[in-house]
Amino acid sequence: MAVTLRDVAGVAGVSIKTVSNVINDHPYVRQETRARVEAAIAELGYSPNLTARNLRSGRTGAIALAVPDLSLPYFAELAAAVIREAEAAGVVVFVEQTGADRARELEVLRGRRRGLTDGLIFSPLGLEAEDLAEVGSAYPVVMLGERVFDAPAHHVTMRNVEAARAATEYLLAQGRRRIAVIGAHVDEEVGSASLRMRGYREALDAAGIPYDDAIVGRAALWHRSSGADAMREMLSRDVDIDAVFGLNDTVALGAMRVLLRSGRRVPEDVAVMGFDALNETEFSIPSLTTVDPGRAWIAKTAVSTLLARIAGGADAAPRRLLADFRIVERESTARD
Amino acid sequence: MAVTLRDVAGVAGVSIKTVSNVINDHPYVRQETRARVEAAIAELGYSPNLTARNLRSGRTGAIALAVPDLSLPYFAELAAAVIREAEAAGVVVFVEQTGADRARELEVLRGRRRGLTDGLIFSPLGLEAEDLAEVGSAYPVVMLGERVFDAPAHHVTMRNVEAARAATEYLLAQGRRRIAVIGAHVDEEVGSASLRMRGYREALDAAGIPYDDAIVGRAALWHRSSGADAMREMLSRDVDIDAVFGLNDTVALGAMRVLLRSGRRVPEDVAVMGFDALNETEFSIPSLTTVDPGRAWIAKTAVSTLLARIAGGADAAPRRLLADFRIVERESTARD
DNA sequence: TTGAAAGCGCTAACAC
DNA sequence: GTGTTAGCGCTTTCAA
Repeated sequence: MAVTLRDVAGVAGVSIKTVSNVINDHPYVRQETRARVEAAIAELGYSPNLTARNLRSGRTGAIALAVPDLSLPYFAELAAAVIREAEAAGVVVFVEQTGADRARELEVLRGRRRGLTDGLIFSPLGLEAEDLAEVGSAYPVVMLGERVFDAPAHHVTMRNVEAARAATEYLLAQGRRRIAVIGAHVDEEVGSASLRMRGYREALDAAGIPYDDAIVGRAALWHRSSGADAMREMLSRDVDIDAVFGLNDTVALGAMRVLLRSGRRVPEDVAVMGFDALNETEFSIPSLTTVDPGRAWIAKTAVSTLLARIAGGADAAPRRLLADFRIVERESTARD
Repeated sequence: MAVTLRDVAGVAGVSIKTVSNVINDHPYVRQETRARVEAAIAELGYSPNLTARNLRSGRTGAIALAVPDLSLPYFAELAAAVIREAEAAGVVVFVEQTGADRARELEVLRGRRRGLTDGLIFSPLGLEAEDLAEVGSAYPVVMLGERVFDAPAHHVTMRNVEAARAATEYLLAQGRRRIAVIGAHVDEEVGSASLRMRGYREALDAAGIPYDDAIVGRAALWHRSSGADAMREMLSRDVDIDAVFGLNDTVALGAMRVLLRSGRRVPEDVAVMGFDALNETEFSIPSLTTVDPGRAWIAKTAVSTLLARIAGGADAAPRRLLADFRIVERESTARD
C-alpha cells in the first residue's frame, strides 16, 4: 500500500507528471522514459489511488442499484443482469436493499451516500407520488418498475398492460373461460399489480366475459406463500375455475402448488400462467408458462441510459423506455 | 451539487473548520454557531463530498462482495444477508459476479478496483490452490466457501462433512437404505461437493451400508437442470433407490421433479433431502427437507470479521470460523 | 517531451 | 470556541 506517484517518480528519476502520463497512456512520452517509469511501477508494485483520482475527476466509476430485496428472485435476476451489463461497461455496482420500505427508499433517493456513485438505478416499491419531488435532476437516476411515473428521470419499464392482456388472451384462446387471478393488490392505483389487472380485464372485456371478483385473489406481497394462501382461500369458497393467472411467477408457483395439492391436475383441469420468466419457472413441476417482460433488455437499457446520462450531463427530457414482452409456453398450459 | 464546505462557511459567516466541526459532531461548538451553520447547510442543501472525505481518511466505507452469480439462489440469498449486515454496520457493498471463472476470480483478487473498497468478502469457485499466493495480507479479505483452505485470510464456512453426514443419518434413521446422491463432482479434491460426499460416505460406513457408485449422480454445475439430468440418467439405468440426497437444494429440486414425473411418490417411494435451506424449498411440491448450513450466521460473521480486520489493522493469524447447521424437516421426507 | 504547481473537498494539527 | 493551514494522491494547465 501507500506507494504513490511521488514514490514512483523518485525511483524512476522523473517528475510525477511523467509518471501520470505513462499511467494514463498519454502519447508524448519518450520510449525510454516510459520504460523506466514502468520498471519503477513494477518494482514498487504501484497502483493508483482511485479515491484521489475520483476526487480530481469528480467521477467514481460506480453506480448504485437499489432494489427491495435480493432474496426475491425477480430482483436477484435483475441485479445479476444489471451488474453484468455494468461490468461490461467498466463500471462497478453497489447494491442497496430497501426492503420495499418507503422510508428507506426515500433515504436512498436523498442519497447521503450518493457521493460514492455517479448515478442510481432505482426500483422502488413503497414510494408515493408526493415523494417524487425528492428526485433532483442533478444526480443521474434511472427509475425501474411501475411505482413512479412522473419522476424527472428516465424510466425503463415493461409493457404490463399489454403483456397481461396477451397472457389472458393466450388462456382464452385455449378455451379457458373461468380465469382466476392471484396477486391482486387492494386499493392500489399505481404499480405492476393494477396494470396487469387492467390487461386482464381488457382481455376479458374484449372476449365478452364478465369480470368476477370472486375469482380474484389478493396477495399483497407476491411471495410464494401469499400466492398459496390466496389460492387456498379461493378454493375454500368452492369456486369454479379452469385457469389461474398469477400476476407474477412467485405467486403463480405458490398457487400451482395449492392447486395440485387440492387434487386438481395442471394443466388438464386448471391451466396456470405466470409473469416474469424467472429461471426457476423452467424447472417447476409442471414447468410454468409465463410472460418474459424483457428483463434482460431492461437491465441493459437501464445501464446504458444511466451511463449516457452521466456522460452527457443534463441531457434531454425524461424518457420512458418500454421493453418488448414474449409469452413463454411451458407445460402448465399445454393443450390436452 | 458542488456545494462545498467553503460555501456553507461563507453563508454562515464562519470558517470551514467550524462547519466541519458541526458536521462531525465535534463537541466544542457554541449552540448559536451550530444553529447558524445548520441553517446554512439546510439552505444550500449541502452534503459532504464522500470522495474527499475518503481521500483524507484513507477509508471508503465500502466493501466488495464477489460471488459467482447472483441469479443462483444460494448466492442471491447470501448477498441479501451480507448487504443487510453491512448496511446495519453503516457500510455499503459492491457486488461483483465472477461467473465461477478462474480468470475473473483472479482479477477480483488482484483487485485493480480494490481502491474503491476497504475489504473484500470473496466466495470463489474456480480458484486453484496455487492462486492463493495472490491473496496479499495487506488488503483485508474474508473467504467464504470450500474452494480455498489455506489462504492468508479469515475463512468463514459451514460444516459440510458433519452436516452431510447428519442429513444422511436422518434418512437412514427413517429406514432408507438405498440413498442416491445427486450433484457429485468428478475428480474434485476440494469444494463443497467432495466434502458433502465424505459426510455421506461416513454415514453409510457407520451404518454398515456399502457405497454404490451406481446411485451417485454427477452434476458439475448444480443447476436445476443438471440435477434433473443426473436423476433421469440414473433412473434410466433402472436402479433401486428409496431416497435421494441432493448435494444442494437446486439439484435436489431438479431431481425431485424427475422422480415425480417418473411416477414415483415423494416421500412414500423415495424421500428427498436437499442442502442449503433456500427460501424456495419451503414452497416446492412437496416442500423439501434440507440442511440449513447457517447461511445467516455466515453472512453476519463474514461482515463483522471483515470490519474488525479493517478496523484492527494486521490482526491475528487467519482463523477458520464454522457455522452451526440444522436439519429442516419438511414434506419430502415425511414418515409414512 | 517533461517539470512545477495549483487545487479537487475534506480533516485535523495547531494557533489564537 | 473558532480560524489558519497543511496535506490526502491525483490530474492538469502552463512553462520550460
